[in-house]
Amino acid sequence: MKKAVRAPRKPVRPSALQAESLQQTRREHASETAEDYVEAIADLTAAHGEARVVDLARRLGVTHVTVNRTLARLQREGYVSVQPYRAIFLTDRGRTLAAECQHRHGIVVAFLVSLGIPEKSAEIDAEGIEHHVSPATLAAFARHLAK
Amino acid sequence: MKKAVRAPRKPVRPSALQAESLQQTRREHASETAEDYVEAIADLTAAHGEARVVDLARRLGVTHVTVNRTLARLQREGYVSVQPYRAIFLTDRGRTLAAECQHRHGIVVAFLVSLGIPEKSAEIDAEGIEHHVSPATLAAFARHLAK
DNA sequence: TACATAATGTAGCCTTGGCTACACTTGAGC
DNA sequence: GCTCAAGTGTAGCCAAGGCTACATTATGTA
Repeated sequence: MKKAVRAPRKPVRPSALQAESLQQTRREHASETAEDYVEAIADLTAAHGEARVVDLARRLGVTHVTVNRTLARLQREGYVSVQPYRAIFLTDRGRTLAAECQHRHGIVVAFLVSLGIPEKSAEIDAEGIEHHVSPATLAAFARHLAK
Repeated sequence: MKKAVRAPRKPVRPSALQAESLQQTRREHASETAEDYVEAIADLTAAHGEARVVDLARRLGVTHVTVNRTLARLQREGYVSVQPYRAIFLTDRGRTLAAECQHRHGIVVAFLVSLGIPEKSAEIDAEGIEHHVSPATLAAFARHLAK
Protein backbone atom coordinates (compact mmCIF):
# COMPACT_ATOMS: atom_id res chain seq x y z
CA MET A 1 0.00 0.00 0.00
CA LYS A 2 2.88 2.28 -0.37
CA LYS A 3 4.02 1.88 -3.95
CA ALA A 4 0.95 3.53 -5.40
CA VAL A 5 2.13 7.03 -4.61
CA ARG A 6 5.51 6.52 -6.22
CA ALA A 7 4.84 8.09 -9.60
CA PRO A 8 3.70 11.76 -9.52
CA ARG A 9 6.89 13.74 -8.74
CA LYS A 10 5.66 17.21 -8.11
CA PRO A 11 7.99 18.23 -5.30
CA VAL A 12 7.41 21.53 -3.58
CA ARG A 13 11.07 22.25 -4.05
CA PRO A 14 12.80 20.29 -6.83
CA SER A 15 15.08 17.67 -5.32
CA ALA A 16 17.97 18.37 -7.65
CA LEU A 17 17.97 22.06 -6.80
CA GLN A 18 17.84 21.51 -3.08
CA ALA A 19 20.59 18.90 -3.27
CA GLU A 20 22.71 21.37 -5.19
CA SER A 21 21.99 24.15 -2.70
CA LEU A 22 22.87 21.96 0.26
CA GLN A 23 26.08 20.77 -1.36
CA GLN A 24 26.96 24.41 -1.89
CA THR A 25 26.16 25.12 1.77
CA ARG A 26 28.46 22.28 2.81
CA ARG A 27 31.25 23.63 0.62
CA GLU A 28 30.80 27.02 2.22
CA HIS A 29 30.87 25.48 5.65
CA ALA A 30 34.24 23.96 4.89
CA SER A 31 35.73 27.39 4.26
CA GLU A 32 33.97 29.15 7.14
CA THR A 33 36.66 28.24 9.61
CA ALA A 34 39.45 29.46 7.38
CA GLU A 35 37.60 32.73 6.86
CA ASP A 36 36.96 33.27 10.55
CA TYR A 37 40.58 32.57 11.42
CA VAL A 38 42.26 34.75 8.81
CA GLU A 39 39.88 37.58 9.61
CA ALA A 40 40.62 37.30 13.32
CA ILE A 41 44.35 37.11 12.68
CA ALA A 42 44.20 40.22 10.48
CA ASP A 43 42.21 42.12 13.11
CA LEU A 44 44.49 41.09 15.96
CA THR A 45 47.59 41.95 13.98
CA ALA A 46 46.15 45.37 13.19
CA ALA A 47 45.20 45.96 16.80
CA HIS A 48 48.14 44.44 18.71
CA GLY A 49 50.89 44.24 16.14
CA GLU A 50 50.75 40.45 16.23
CA ALA A 51 48.40 37.51 16.64
CA ARG A 52 49.05 34.88 19.32
CA VAL A 53 47.34 31.58 19.94
CA VAL A 54 45.70 32.67 23.21
CA ASP A 55 44.31 35.81 21.65
CA LEU A 56 42.84 33.83 18.80
CA ALA A 57 41.35 31.33 21.22
CA ARG A 58 39.71 34.11 23.24
CA ARG A 59 38.50 35.82 20.13
CA LEU A 60 37.06 32.69 18.54
CA GLY A 61 35.58 31.27 21.70
CA VAL A 62 37.47 27.97 21.64
CA THR A 63 40.42 26.50 23.52
CA HIS A 64 44.01 27.01 22.45
CA VAL A 65 44.13 23.35 21.47
CA THR A 66 41.51 23.79 18.80
CA VAL A 67 43.28 26.90 17.55
CA ASN A 68 46.52 25.02 17.32
CA ARG A 69 45.18 22.14 15.29
CA THR A 70 43.28 24.46 12.98
CA LEU A 71 46.36 26.59 12.39
CA ALA A 72 48.22 23.48 11.28
CA ARG A 73 45.54 22.88 8.67
CA LEU A 74 45.55 26.51 7.55
CA GLN A 75 49.31 26.39 7.15
CA ARG A 76 48.94 23.21 5.09
CA GLU A 77 46.44 25.10 2.93
CA GLY A 78 48.71 28.10 2.56
CA TYR A 79 46.81 30.74 4.49
CA VAL A 80 49.12 31.26 7.42
CA SER A 81 52.72 30.84 8.39
CA VAL A 82 53.34 29.39 11.84
CA GLN A 83 56.47 28.58 13.82
CA PRO A 84 56.46 26.93 17.26
CA TYR A 85 56.13 29.42 20.11
CA ARG A 86 56.04 32.35 17.68
CA ALA A 87 53.36 34.78 16.54
CA ILE A 88 51.09 33.84 13.64
CA PHE A 89 51.39 35.51 10.27
CA LEU A 90 49.13 35.56 7.25
CA THR A 91 50.52 34.66 3.85
CA ASP A 92 49.61 36.81 0.85
CA ARG A 93 46.82 34.39 0.18
CA GLY A 94 45.61 34.69 3.76
CA ARG A 95 45.72 38.47 3.64
CA THR A 96 43.68 38.52 0.45
CA LEU A 97 41.04 36.26 1.95
CA ALA A 98 40.95 38.31 5.15
CA ALA A 99 40.41 41.52 3.22
CA GLU A 100 37.51 39.99 1.28
CA CYS A 101 35.93 38.74 4.49
CA GLN A 102 36.26 42.03 6.30
CA HIS A 103 34.73 43.80 3.33
CA ARG A 104 31.83 41.36 3.13
CA HIS A 105 31.29 41.39 6.89
CA GLY A 106 31.03 45.17 6.88
CA ILE A 107 28.42 45.18 4.14
CA VAL A 108 26.31 42.46 5.74
CA VAL A 109 26.29 44.19 9.14
CA ALA A 110 25.51 47.58 7.64
CA PHE A 111 22.73 46.03 5.58
CA LEU A 112 21.13 44.36 8.57
CA VAL A 113 21.39 47.53 10.60
CA SER A 114 19.76 49.44 7.74
CA LEU A 115 16.76 47.11 8.12
CA GLY A 116 16.37 48.28 11.69
CA ILE A 117 18.10 45.37 13.40
CA PRO A 118 20.02 46.37 16.54
CA GLU A 119 23.80 46.53 16.15
CA LYS A 120 24.47 43.60 18.45
CA SER A 121 21.94 41.25 16.84
CA ALA A 122 23.23 42.35 13.46
CA GLU A 123 26.76 41.35 14.50
CA ILE A 124 25.63 37.95 15.72
CA ASP A 125 23.49 37.20 12.69
CA ALA A 126 26.11 38.52 10.28
CA GLU A 127 28.66 36.13 11.68
CA GLY A 128 26.49 33.20 10.62
CA ILE A 129 25.06 34.69 7.45
CA GLU A 130 28.12 36.21 5.81
CA HIS A 131 29.65 32.90 4.82
CA HIS A 132 26.60 32.03 2.74
CA VAL A 133 26.17 35.30 0.88
CA SER A 134 26.95 34.88 -2.81
CA PRO A 135 28.57 37.72 -4.75
CA ALA A 136 25.20 38.44 -6.39
CA THR A 137 23.49 38.74 -3.03
CA LEU A 138 26.31 40.83 -1.59
CA ALA A 139 25.93 43.16 -4.55
CA ALA A 140 22.20 43.38 -3.90
CA PHE A 141 22.89 44.29 -0.26
CA ALA A 142 25.34 46.97 -1.35
CA ARG A 143 22.82 48.32 -3.88
CA HIS A 144 20.19 48.52 -1.17
CA LEU A 145 22.60 50.39 1.10
CA ALA A 146 23.46 52.89 -1.63
CA LYS A 147 19.82 53.92 -1.92
CA MET B 1 60.82 42.58 20.10
CA LYS B 2 57.33 41.32 20.28
CA LYS B 3 56.20 41.95 23.82
CA ALA B 4 56.15 45.69 23.45
CA VAL B 5 52.86 45.75 21.59
CA ARG B 6 51.00 43.66 24.16
CA ALA B 7 49.22 46.39 26.10
CA PRO B 8 46.83 48.59 24.07
CA ARG B 9 43.70 46.45 23.51
CA LYS B 10 41.67 48.40 21.04
CA PRO B 11 40.21 45.59 18.96
CA VAL B 12 38.36 46.44 15.78
CA ARG B 13 35.66 44.01 16.88
CA PRO B 14 35.51 43.23 20.59
CA SER B 15 36.80 39.72 21.23
CA ALA B 16 34.04 38.79 23.62
CA LEU B 17 31.32 39.74 21.17
CA GLN B 18 32.87 37.85 18.30
CA ALA B 19 33.44 34.80 20.47
CA GLU B 20 29.80 34.93 21.49
CA SER B 21 28.64 35.32 17.89
CA LEU B 22 30.76 32.40 16.74
CA GLN B 23 29.54 30.20 19.56
CA GLN B 24 26.00 31.06 18.50
CA THR B 25 26.89 30.18 14.90
CA ARG B 26 28.23 26.82 16.05
CA ARG B 27 25.07 26.13 18.01
CA GLU B 28 23.03 26.94 14.93
CA HIS B 29 25.18 24.68 12.84
CA ALA B 30 24.39 21.80 15.16
CA SER B 31 20.67 22.14 14.43
CA GLU B 32 21.03 22.80 10.71
CA THR B 33 21.02 19.13 9.84
CA ALA B 34 17.91 18.41 11.87
CA GLU B 35 16.15 21.34 10.22
CA ASP B 36 17.10 20.29 6.70
CA TYR B 37 15.98 16.72 7.33
CA VAL B 38 12.60 17.41 8.90
CA GLU B 39 11.85 19.98 6.23
CA ALA B 40 12.75 17.51 3.48
CA ILE B 41 10.71 14.77 5.13
CA ALA B 42 7.69 17.05 5.41
CA ASP B 43 8.00 18.10 1.77
CA LEU B 44 8.42 14.54 0.52
CA THR B 45 5.52 13.32 2.59
CA ALA B 46 3.34 16.09 1.20
CA ALA B 47 4.41 15.37 -2.36
CA HIS B 48 4.61 11.56 -2.42
CA GLY B 49 2.57 10.49 0.56
CA GLU B 50 5.68 9.18 2.29
CA ALA B 51 9.38 9.81 2.73
CA ARG B 52 11.88 7.05 1.96
CA VAL B 53 15.60 6.92 2.58
CA VAL B 54 16.54 7.07 -1.11
CA ASP B 55 14.34 10.08 -1.72
CA LEU B 56 15.89 11.87 1.20
CA ALA B 57 19.36 10.98 -0.01
CA ARG B 58 18.62 12.35 -3.48
CA ARG B 59 17.02 15.43 -2.06
CA LEU B 60 19.81 16.20 0.38
CA GLY B 61 22.64 15.34 -1.97
CA VAL B 62 24.23 12.65 0.21
CA THR B 63 24.37 8.86 0.17
CA HIS B 64 21.74 6.69 1.80
CA VAL B 65 24.28 5.72 4.42
CA THR B 66 24.57 9.24 5.70
CA VAL B 67 20.80 9.58 5.73
CA ASN B 68 20.50 6.40 7.71
CA ARG B 69 22.92 7.38 10.40
CA THR B 70 21.44 10.85 10.69
CA LEU B 71 17.92 9.45 11.01
CA ALA B 72 19.10 7.36 13.94
CA ARG B 73 20.26 10.55 15.64
CA LEU B 74 17.05 12.39 14.82
CA GLN B 75 15.04 9.52 16.25
CA ARG B 76 17.19 9.64 19.39
CA GLU B 77 16.40 13.35 19.59
CA GLY B 78 12.69 12.79 19.08
CA TYR B 79 12.15 14.39 15.69
CA VAL B 80 11.33 11.31 13.63
CA SER B 81 10.01 7.82 14.00
CA VAL B 82 11.83 5.17 12.00
CA GLN B 83 11.36 1.44 11.63
CA PRO B 84 13.65 -0.79 9.57
CA TYR B 85 12.67 -0.96 5.89
CA ARG B 86 9.70 1.31 6.45
CA ALA B 87 8.87 4.89 5.49
CA ILE B 88 10.00 7.73 7.74
CA PHE B 89 7.53 9.71 9.82
CA LEU B 90 7.84 12.97 11.70
CA THR B 91 6.86 13.14 15.34
CA ASP B 92 4.79 16.08 16.53
CA ARG B 93 8.00 17.75 17.51
CA GLY B 94 9.44 17.10 14.05
CA ARG B 95 6.33 18.47 12.35
CA THR B 96 6.46 21.63 14.42
CA LEU B 97 10.10 22.20 13.54
CA ALA B 98 9.44 21.49 9.87
CA ALA B 99 6.61 24.02 9.79
CA GLU B 100 8.81 26.70 11.33
CA CYS B 101 11.57 25.98 8.84
CA GLN B 102 9.28 26.06 5.85
CA HIS B 103 7.84 29.34 7.02
CA ARG B 104 11.27 30.86 7.57
CA HIS B 105 12.59 29.50 4.29
CA GLY B 106 9.72 31.08 2.39
CA ILE B 107 10.32 34.48 3.93
CA VAL B 108 14.06 34.40 3.32
CA VAL B 109 13.66 33.42 -0.34
CA ALA B 110 10.93 35.99 -0.94
CA PHE B 111 13.05 38.64 0.74
CA LEU B 112 16.10 37.89 -1.40
CA VAL B 113 13.99 37.85 -4.54
CA SER B 114 12.52 41.22 -3.53
CA LEU B 115 16.07 42.60 -3.57
CA GLY B 116 16.37 41.62 -7.20
CA ILE B 117 18.25 38.38 -6.75
CA PRO B 118 17.33 35.70 -9.30
CA GLU B 119 15.10 32.91 -8.00
CA LYS B 120 17.74 30.22 -8.31
CA SER B 121 20.49 32.17 -6.54
CA ALA B 122 17.96 33.15 -3.90
CA GLU B 123 17.18 29.48 -3.29
CA ILE B 124 20.85 28.55 -2.99
CA ASP B 125 21.72 31.45 -0.71
CA ALA B 126 18.61 30.99 1.40
CA GLU B 127 19.56 27.40 2.08
CA GLY B 128 22.74 28.60 3.76
CA ILE B 129 21.41 31.80 5.28
CA GLU B 130 18.10 30.68 6.78
CA HIS B 131 19.68 28.72 9.61
CA HIS B 132 21.38 31.85 10.90
CA VAL B 133 18.48 34.26 10.77
CA SER B 134 17.37 35.26 14.26
CA PRO B 135 13.70 35.93 14.97
CA ALA B 136 14.44 39.66 15.03
CA THR B 137 16.07 39.53 11.61
CA LEU B 138 13.32 37.33 10.21
CA ALA B 139 10.80 39.89 11.44
CA ALA B 140 12.78 42.65 9.74
CA PHE B 141 12.74 40.68 6.48
CA ALA B 142 8.98 40.22 6.78
CA ARG B 143 8.52 43.92 7.52
CA HIS B 144 10.52 44.82 4.44
CA LEU B 145 8.38 42.48 2.34
CA ALA B 146 5.16 43.98 3.63
CA LYS B 147 6.17 47.41 2.38
C1' DT C 1 5.91 -18.75 -6.33
C1' DA C 2 10.54 -17.49 -7.27
C1' DC C 3 13.79 -14.36 -8.21
C1' DA C 4 16.12 -10.25 -9.67
C1' DT C 5 16.53 -5.59 -8.47
C1' DA C 6 15.94 -1.75 -5.80
C1' DA C 7 15.84 -0.24 -1.23
C1' DT C 8 17.69 -0.51 3.15
C1' DG C 9 20.96 -1.66 6.69
C1' DT C 10 25.84 -2.44 8.65
C1' DA C 11 30.95 -2.23 9.11
C1' DG C 12 34.46 0.52 9.09
C1' DC C 13 37.25 4.42 7.27
C1' DC C 14 38.23 9.60 6.98
C1' DT C 15 38.20 14.69 8.31
C1' DT C 16 36.76 18.46 11.05
C1' DG C 17 36.35 20.59 15.18
C1' DG C 18 35.13 20.47 19.99
C1' DC C 19 37.34 19.02 24.63
C1' DT C 20 40.69 17.72 29.07
C1' DA C 21 44.98 16.52 30.87
C1' DC C 22 49.57 16.87 30.79
C1' DA C 23 54.36 18.32 29.00
C1' DC C 24 57.46 21.67 27.40
C1' DT C 25 59.24 26.76 26.19
C1' DT C 26 59.72 31.46 26.85
C1' DG C 27 60.76 35.39 28.98
C1' DA C 28 60.05 38.95 32.94
C1' DG C 29 61.57 39.89 37.21
C1' DC C 30 64.02 38.89 41.23
C1' DG D 1 71.31 33.30 36.00
C1' DC D 2 67.02 31.15 38.11
C1' DT D 3 62.49 30.56 38.59
C1' DC D 4 57.84 30.37 37.70
C1' DA D 5 53.69 31.70 35.41
C1' DA D 6 51.85 32.24 31.05
C1' DG D 7 51.87 30.64 26.65
C1' DT D 8 52.33 26.89 23.61
C1' DG D 9 52.44 22.10 22.14
C1' DT D 10 50.96 17.03 22.29
C1' DA D 11 48.17 12.86 23.31
C1' DG D 12 44.04 11.11 23.10
C1' DC D 13 38.96 11.26 23.75
C1' DC D 14 34.26 12.34 21.54
C1' DA D 15 30.44 13.44 18.05
C1' DA D 16 28.98 14.76 13.50
C1' DG D 17 28.79 13.96 8.96
C1' DG D 18 30.97 12.59 4.67
C1' DC D 19 32.32 8.11 2.12
C1' DT D 20 32.86 2.82 -0.05
C1' DA D 21 32.00 -1.90 0.18
C1' DC D 22 29.24 -5.41 1.38
C1' DA D 23 24.97 -7.83 3.54
C1' DT D 24 20.20 -8.13 3.95
C1' DT D 25 15.18 -7.34 3.03
C1' DA D 26 11.05 -6.30 0.17
C1' DT D 27 8.54 -6.53 -3.71
C1' DG D 28 7.02 -6.26 -8.77
C1' DT D 29 6.91 -9.23 -12.30
C1' DA D 30 7.84 -13.18 -15.00
